[in-house]
Amino acid sequence: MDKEIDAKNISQAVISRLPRYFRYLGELKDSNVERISSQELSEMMKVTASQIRQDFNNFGGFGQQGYGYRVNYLYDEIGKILGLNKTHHLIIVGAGNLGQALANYMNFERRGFHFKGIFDSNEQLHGKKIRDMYVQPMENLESFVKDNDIDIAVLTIPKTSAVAVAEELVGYGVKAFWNFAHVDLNVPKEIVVESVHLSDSLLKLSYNINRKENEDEE
Amino acid sequence: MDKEIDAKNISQAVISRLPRYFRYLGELKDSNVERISSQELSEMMKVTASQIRQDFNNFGGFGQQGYGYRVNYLYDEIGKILGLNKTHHLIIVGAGNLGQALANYMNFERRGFHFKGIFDSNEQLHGKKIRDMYVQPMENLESFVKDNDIDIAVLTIPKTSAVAVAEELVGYGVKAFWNFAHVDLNVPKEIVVESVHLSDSLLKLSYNINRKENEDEE
DNA sequence: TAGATTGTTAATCGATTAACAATC
DNA sequence: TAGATTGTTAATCGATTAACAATC
Repeated sequence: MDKEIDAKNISQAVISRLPRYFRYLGELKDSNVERISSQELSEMMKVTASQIRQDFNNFGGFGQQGYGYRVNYLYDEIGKILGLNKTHHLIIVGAGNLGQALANYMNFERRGFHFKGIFDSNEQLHGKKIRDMYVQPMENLESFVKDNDIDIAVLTIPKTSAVAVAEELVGYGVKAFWNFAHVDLNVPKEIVVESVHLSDSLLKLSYNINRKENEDEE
Repeated sequence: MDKEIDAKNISQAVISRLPRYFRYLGELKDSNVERISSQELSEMMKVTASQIRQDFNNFGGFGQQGYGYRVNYLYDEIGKILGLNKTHHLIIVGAGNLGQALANYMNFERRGFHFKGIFDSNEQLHGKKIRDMYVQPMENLESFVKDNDIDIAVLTIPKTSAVAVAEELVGYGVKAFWNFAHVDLNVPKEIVVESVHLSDSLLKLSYNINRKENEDEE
């Protein structure tokens, strides 16, 4: 029985830490480290060993008393928990600066996401070659999403159109959004939304710089 | 006495919510809404009114009993808390897809960040015009950072070089990083780091899609 | 077997929500 | 003054850390 199927009610705090564990384990794996204890990992990652053990044990016992964790095994298991063994079909909606950058830069395939198409409302971009595909007009969305079983849309469109486009895409069968538009989407709760609000991140940076400067003055 | 100077030991959970408050208040302001109660705002933002009042009161009393909050005033105050009234000098290090996209797409100036230069180690990019500036070689970094009082560096370089480049930049006087490299920087604790790990965000999306699919099966 | 380290329970800490007195 | 809504204290909830028995 797959362990991740049992996994429910895991807090988003835990989920947010999984990619970082996965990254460190990947590096250890690449360095041919065979085993690691929660203590060693805690020193590398600057978190408590207790938290590491609690986090892993949300999904089952991956370690062995007196020995620690097998790096390869743990890496694979966390990969499965993160769903990297499943494949999904993805499109990018919005072929502006950010949309093009993500198309070129993100290694979607490596994470099981098949990048199938890119769309924009701007006629000037239609037919432009990005990576190995051509920017399509928004009018193609409905048939394309339905014909290609698209389940994920990356939204790199302005906030003025994002809410409406998201609703439209849900109508065509899209199940999840990676949202870069600076707005909160209004979609049914069974739709998964992961937002990257770059402006919010920049404001956080601004706050923390200021706080540091003020502290220094005292 | 400025309120934000008193503000200390505010949890990052609160800070993370400030940009969203700021966004909603900006929209209310643009719609010429004059006053709002924590109750009304809580319905708009889908958070508790209690949390809103607690969050604001970390920084001082911005409201008025029996009346609510003046939208314009509150917007300005949160702007000040976020440090938008201060100016900073910023460079982008890494002129690949993402660096170029951020240069073109982020409205740095609107948030008090003056975008002063962009750098890359790739000779082919040197001299390329991006927005209104030319990509410079990494060799220029030291003199440029020192001569232009650069305090913030946006890192859009591969993880293999990010740690070393960050350390180098700290040596030249950079005080803060907006880090897009998929690695944890190793800088002194007085240096502010705000990381945007796009891959981690994508993995979180992957996890949540999977979880939903598994739930549906049951 | 002895030593090491997990898995898990219990204790602590911090963040969120509820309640209500203060006051505009 | 009466009604509304904040500011703030108290109660609850959840997440993190500590401790240790289980066990490899």
